[in-house]
Amino acid sequence: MEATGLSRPTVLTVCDELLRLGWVSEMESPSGLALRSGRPSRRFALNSAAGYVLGIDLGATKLQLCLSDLAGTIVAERAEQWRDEHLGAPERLLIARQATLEVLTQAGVEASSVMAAGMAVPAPVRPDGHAVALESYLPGLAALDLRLALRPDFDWPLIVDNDANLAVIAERWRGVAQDVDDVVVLLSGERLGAGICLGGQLIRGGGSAGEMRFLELVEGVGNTDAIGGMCRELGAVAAAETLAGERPWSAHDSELLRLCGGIPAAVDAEMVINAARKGDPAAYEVLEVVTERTARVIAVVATLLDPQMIVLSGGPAGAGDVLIPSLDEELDGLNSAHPRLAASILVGHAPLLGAVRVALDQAFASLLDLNPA
Amino acid sequence: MEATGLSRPTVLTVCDELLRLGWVSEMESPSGLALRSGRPSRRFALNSAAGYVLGIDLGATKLQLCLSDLAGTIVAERAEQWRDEHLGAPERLLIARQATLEVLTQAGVEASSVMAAGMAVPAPVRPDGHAVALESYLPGLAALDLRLALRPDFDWPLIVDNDANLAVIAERWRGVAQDVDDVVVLLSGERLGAGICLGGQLIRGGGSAGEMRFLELVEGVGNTDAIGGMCRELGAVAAAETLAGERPWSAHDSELLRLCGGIPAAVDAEMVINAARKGDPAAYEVLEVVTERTARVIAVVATLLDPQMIVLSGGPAGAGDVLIPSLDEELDGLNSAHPRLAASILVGHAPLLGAVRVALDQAFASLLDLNPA
DNA sequence: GCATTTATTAACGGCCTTTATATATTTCTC
DNA sequence: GAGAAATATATAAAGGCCGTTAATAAATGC
Repeated sequence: MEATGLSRPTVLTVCDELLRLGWVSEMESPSGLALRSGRPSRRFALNSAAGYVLGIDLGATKLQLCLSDLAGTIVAERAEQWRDEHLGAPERLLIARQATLEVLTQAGVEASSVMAAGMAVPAPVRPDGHAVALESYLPGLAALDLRLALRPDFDWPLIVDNDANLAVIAERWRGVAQDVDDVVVLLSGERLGAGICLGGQLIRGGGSAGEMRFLELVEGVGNTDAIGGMCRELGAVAAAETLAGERPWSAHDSELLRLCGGIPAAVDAEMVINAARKGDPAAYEVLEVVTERTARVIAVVATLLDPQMIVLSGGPAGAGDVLIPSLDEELDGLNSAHPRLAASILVGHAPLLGAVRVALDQAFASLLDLNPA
Repeated sequence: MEATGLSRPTVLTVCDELLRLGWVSEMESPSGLALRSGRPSRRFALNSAAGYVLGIDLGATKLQLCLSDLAGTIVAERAEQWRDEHLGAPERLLIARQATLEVLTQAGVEASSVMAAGMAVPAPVRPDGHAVALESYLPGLAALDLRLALRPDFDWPLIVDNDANLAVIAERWRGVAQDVDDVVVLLSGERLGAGICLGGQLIRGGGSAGEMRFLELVEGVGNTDAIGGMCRELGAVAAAETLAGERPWSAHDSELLRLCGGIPAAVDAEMVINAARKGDPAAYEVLEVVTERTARVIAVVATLLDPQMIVLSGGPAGAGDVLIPSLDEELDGLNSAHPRLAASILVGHAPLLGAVRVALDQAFASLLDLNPA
């Protein structure tokens, strides 16, 4: 009644109709929590088994799929590394279709029960379903109309979007940005991409909003793909500087030195993060090299768009406890005020969950088309 | 009928009601263009005299006001330089109220006929009506709730916004960005501000979206206020480089040299533009110094937001015929693809017209509240 | 006068509201 | 602890608003 502004009899009529059609089910025993006197109210819930949606994350390094019911509960999930990193897009889509079939059987769900699918790809997607050419990541992707990627095996409506765009949708749905209308997600993977949500709406521009190539123009940033692979970079920076003998920690006793077994060239990102967690000043010195560059990127985005929150997603999210204080400090130096930084809690599932969310939106939209109630 | 999806009898009923209430008037003689046979249709038009709105541009250097009828036709206008550039905000608002009274008498419109007012200020405005502190431009502005700026003289609803935000609204209403949903206006005045419209909606963020301070981080840009005063800068750059003897045109025969009467230090922006219009290569060399920096700013904005169009507004708009080809060339060097550049045709009235537009929106919105037809 | 187009009136119907009544449950009371 | 009162909801009925379609009237060109 509150949501629709309709009166109780009308709402009940609609609920009965939905019940008859099978879209909702009536809860049997509201007794447990019937604290008030009076005739108990009937309780309805979305009949989650009435339909399903599929989410796909066609990543650069791996494939993720999941099946969700209409309530958004994941009923089956599957992830696999690509056998060959240089696989072409058509081959990857073929593998995705095979994996889809397996997820369906695993969950015991008929293909006809799936109402829609969503797919994340690591490239900007134009409204016509074609990706903006980015051959380096997924060869042949731009040549396909991705909306047809599951045909002819499955004829569900398929919503395809940029992984960063779907990540921001996921963060607003089930992540750290719930109830935040102005938020930017920085998705770091093989590359760096931004998902921009302003005023509660996803910003797509001509399709490639949120691309980060431009940031090479920002002083002290350099190649943005290196920021994308922030974690990889942490190790590389540490190793390089160690070899050059520039940092004191290689010469002195430090947690970082202990973690790498005394072999500075073997330092990787995890070691840097772990050492920083123990408060090792040497690790923080390494961290600063990478966070300073990231902070400059954030400063540009934050000043231009003035969002309430910026979310770190992808690889670096797990190290948020270390990275965010460091980034905060760098940003304070660049900018008097900056938005709240947060680390994603969706552990690599953000684009996948975003794909589920847009598929659910599509499913509900098509229901409303049929049922103008 | 087309706009509302209602049937003819219903539309007629509503029109008659609006006629009775005085909001629309019936056209007397549609005879001139009654080319078809059959009973002639009745024609209605918004009764523009039914109400008025006021637009105010509280600029850094001057005050502009105009009175518009409900059709958006300007019925009276007024502009004046501030007597004292360092005048405080309360004093400026007092002057604005006096000028408002004069515009009303000039047009012969009662204060009670004004339904709403809009005001542009050269600073970000938060939703609570307070400007973000920017003392350097308008001392004391941030301390006031600007929504009350016309009280107690006039008790109209007053919509206050950033000049760049209102400029983008104006460009979409009556400027070069009509029917463009994704557009960024770069408003150059004393400072540089961006008005960002994406998906047909103005992007405000926490209030200060579109600020340009961050651009000092972009390589080769330097202080962004210098880009804001692009025209002033053109003269300064030319003069400085001339004095340093760095440019060939000071030593050789050129149109630019002729225009300044042989005194290079006297070169100003207008001379550079005029010489460039005649194809003077020396003038283009000076231009490039300024356009290269602006191009970098545009590249950052364009890549991050991917708009369909970027509009140059404010001072440089008049020199668009020279600046845009030059900027296009610089951008081609930075970026493979970039959005269409256009120069504003609103000759310094963009924020003012935007203020009128938001006031009209407010007026119509309040009408719909009263008249749920 | 006829065709054409629109205005105007009237009848009808859907959707939702309000009102009234019935029902299921808790709580009070003896 | 049984029955009455209180409470909250379900259900049915009546009514009204808003818009539709259909039918009729009116104004114009040919």
